[in-house]
This record gives sequence, C-alpha cells and structure tokens, in this order.
Amino acid sequence: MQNQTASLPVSDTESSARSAGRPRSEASRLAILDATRRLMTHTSVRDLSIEAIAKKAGVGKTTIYRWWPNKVAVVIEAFAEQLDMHMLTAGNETPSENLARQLDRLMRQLRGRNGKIIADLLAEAQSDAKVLEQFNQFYMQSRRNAFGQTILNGQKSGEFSEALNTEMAVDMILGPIFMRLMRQEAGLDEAFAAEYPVMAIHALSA
Amino acid sequence: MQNQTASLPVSDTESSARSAGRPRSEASRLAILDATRRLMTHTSVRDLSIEAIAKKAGVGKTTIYRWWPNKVAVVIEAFAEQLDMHMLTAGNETPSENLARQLDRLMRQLRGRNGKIIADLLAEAQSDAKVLEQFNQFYMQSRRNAFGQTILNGQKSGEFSEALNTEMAVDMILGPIFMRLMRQEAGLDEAFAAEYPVMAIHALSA
DNA sequence: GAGGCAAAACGGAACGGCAAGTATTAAATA
DNA sequence: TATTTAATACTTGCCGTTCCGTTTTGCCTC
Repeated sequence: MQNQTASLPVSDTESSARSAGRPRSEASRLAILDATRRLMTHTSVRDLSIEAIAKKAGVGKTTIYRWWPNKVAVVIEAFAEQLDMHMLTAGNETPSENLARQLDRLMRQLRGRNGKIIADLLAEAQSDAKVLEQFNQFYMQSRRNAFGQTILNGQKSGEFSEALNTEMAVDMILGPIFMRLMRQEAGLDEAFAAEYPVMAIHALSA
Repeated sequence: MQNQTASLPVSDTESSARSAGRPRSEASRLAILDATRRLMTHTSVRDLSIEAIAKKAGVGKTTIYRWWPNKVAVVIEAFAEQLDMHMLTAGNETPSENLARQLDRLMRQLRGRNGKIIADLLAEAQSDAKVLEQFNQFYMQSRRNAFGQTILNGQKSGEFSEALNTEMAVDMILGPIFMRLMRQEAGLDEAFAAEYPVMAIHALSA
C-alpha cells in the first residue's frame, strides 16, 4: 500500500524513501491518531499525555516520540482534516459578502469541540515557541492569509478603508473572535455570530 | 504590628479575626511573593512550580499550599500591584479621547514582562475553570468594566454607534490587543500602539 | 504577674502517583 | 545480514498530600 497521507506539517510521514528495514506501522499510526481523538472528548490538550495516548492506542511511547516531536503535533495531525477548512473565495461576491461568509464559516467551525481545541493549542503555544510556530504554520497563517486577501480586495474595490495595513486589519477582524473564544463566558453564541460580521464590516468600511 | 495587607482577592489574608495560635508569618509571605517574582523573570507561568518557589523562598511547600489554592493565585498576588492599573476616567475629556488614553495605557502596560504574564495566565485559564474565574475576577473584569463605561458614555454623547451592545463593543476593542499579545510575532509594538486607538475609535463611531 | 495549656502556623521529610524522556532488547523487512 | 521500527523497562522529576516535631501566639489559672 502506498503511503497516501497528505503532507501534513507535523508528522514525519513521507520522509525517507523506503530504503531498508522495518517499515513504519500504519496500523499504529492510525491507532495513535484515533486514540488521541477519543481522549480529546474528555480532556483538554493540556491534560492529555503521551502516555495516555500510547496506552489507549496499545502502542509504546517510543513509537509516538519517534514520529512526533510533542503532543501538540499529534493533536494537530489527529484533527487536521476537521480543522482544515478550505477557504475558497467564491467568484461573484462583493468583498463584504465574501468577508461575512468567511467569518460565518470560521465562527461556525470554532463552536463546540473544535473551538476548544484551537483555544487549547493557542494556550499551549504561550509557553513553547515551537508549539507557537506549529500552530501558526498549521492553522493561523492560512486563516490570516485568506482574510488578508479578502480585505485587500475590499480596499481595491473601495469598500474598505485604505487607512489600515493588512496585518492590522486582520488582527482587528480576528481578534474579537478569539477573544470571545478564550473568554468562554458566552463564547461564540448565536447572538454574537449573527451580529459580529456586520460590525466587522462596519469597522473596516471606508 | 497590625495586619495592613490590602484585601487582595487571592490569598486568605484578613480572614479569621485573630483568635489564638501562631499568626501567619509576614516574612514568609513576602519571601514567597518575592521568590515568585524572581523566578518569573526566567520562566513562564506554566514552567513555574510550587516546589521551586518554596525552595527559593526558603519555605516549606505546605506553607504555600495553606494560603494559596494554586500557583496562579501566587503569581496573581505577586504581581498584583504592578498589574492593577487605576482606570480612572478623567474629567474633561470626550469619550473618544478617554478611550484612546485608556487603550494607550493598557497597551503600554502589556508590553514586556507584564504582557507575557497576562498572556500566560489567560493560557493557563484555558484548561482550568477556577483559574479562568480567578483571572477574570482579578484582571479582566475590571478592564472590561472600565472600557464598557467609556463606550456607554460615547454612545450617550452620540460619538459612538448605538448599534452594538456594550459587551460586544468591549470584545471588539480588546480582542485585537490580546490577539496581538498572544500571537507574539510583532506583538504590541510601537507601530501598532500608535495606530490602533485611531482604528478602534473608527470602528465604534456612529 | 508567672506559668501552663490550647490553638494555629511553621519547616522538613517522606509518600504514592504520574508523566517525561531514555536505554535496551525484540521484531520485521529489503 | 544490515537496517529500521516497536515494545518493555527504567530513571528522573514534580505534584499534591500527609505526617511530624517545633515555634509562636492568646487565654486561663493560680
């Protein structure tokens, strides 16, 4: 069986072109990722331990350490498909409509367990530079780029003010959402999700 | 000597009206807080351990556990004076001016070590409901109230739009700042600090 | 007032538990 | 047979807690 794993930024899949020796066990890999997903329904990323994953997966700890640098990398890979949203810019929309749709999708995705995981990862990143980089590379950067592009389009079309540079505009758009996510109280509830896009567009408008 | 400790929201100072028995050692208390401050210059809140504090303070672990529920409470008390900014609303300012000044002060305060500590605390809070409550009660709530009041004033005076409720407006104002804080990349640098208040006021304006 | 007693806090030591990370040995393939 | 992976077992370190003997206070009795 060919190794069909998508080139994820975390695990060492795809490296080393099948030279010799015992091949990596795909069964173990899947068991690890599955165990991680199941454990994450009851615990936070912080409380998750490599040992617990190994035990639940029926696998040695060394196997995990061999392929992932830390538990965050395992979590990222375990939830990669669910968290990787395809931020396509639809064709015939105005930048404002496009932005509203993107915000809507982001907030819907951050509800429930996924949001908790993202908040946990951002929290973990605060005490580990490597984790921060992993998180940015895997999750945050692509989001920022997508929103940044939409904002640029809006600035070209004259809908959005040209006064702010893109980076700062992205911070202004995403900041409140993640603030809400981490405050937990209230969170990204219906009311907020309904009102926020309007406010965000107002904030950017010329 | 009378117990002059300001009534801080974390440690158990002031409770129990001096009935009998050996009184709490002020020397130990100060040694613990001082050791915490010194350790925090080199480590994150996450990597800080009660054991290390006790060792550095020349104190038994028991003494710490007796008076503080967890290490976050110790950190909060150790940095209480530095982090407690007096958010007075000056008299003859327009709400916009007032808001700009408040933002300026907040961002200045979140630069350097204090900002790192706040980010760490918010991170710790993500995996512990008690910590989140401590953080809100000690730090976040008072900030939100102060900004909320200013925004309300601005809405009354007609400078700010009445479309958004106060809670959401506060999230919109503070979100980007904390986003910036936790991203670390760039952070609350000069450029951001200079531009952001203008943008924030624009976002709120009617 | 002097002395003794109860109450509370102190530092030190040790415990069991848990997780991180690391040899070492066994297993599977070219 | 060489090479690479996997699992077992181990060491290390911290945590949260519990004991213990000691110290410092208030209060009561004489």
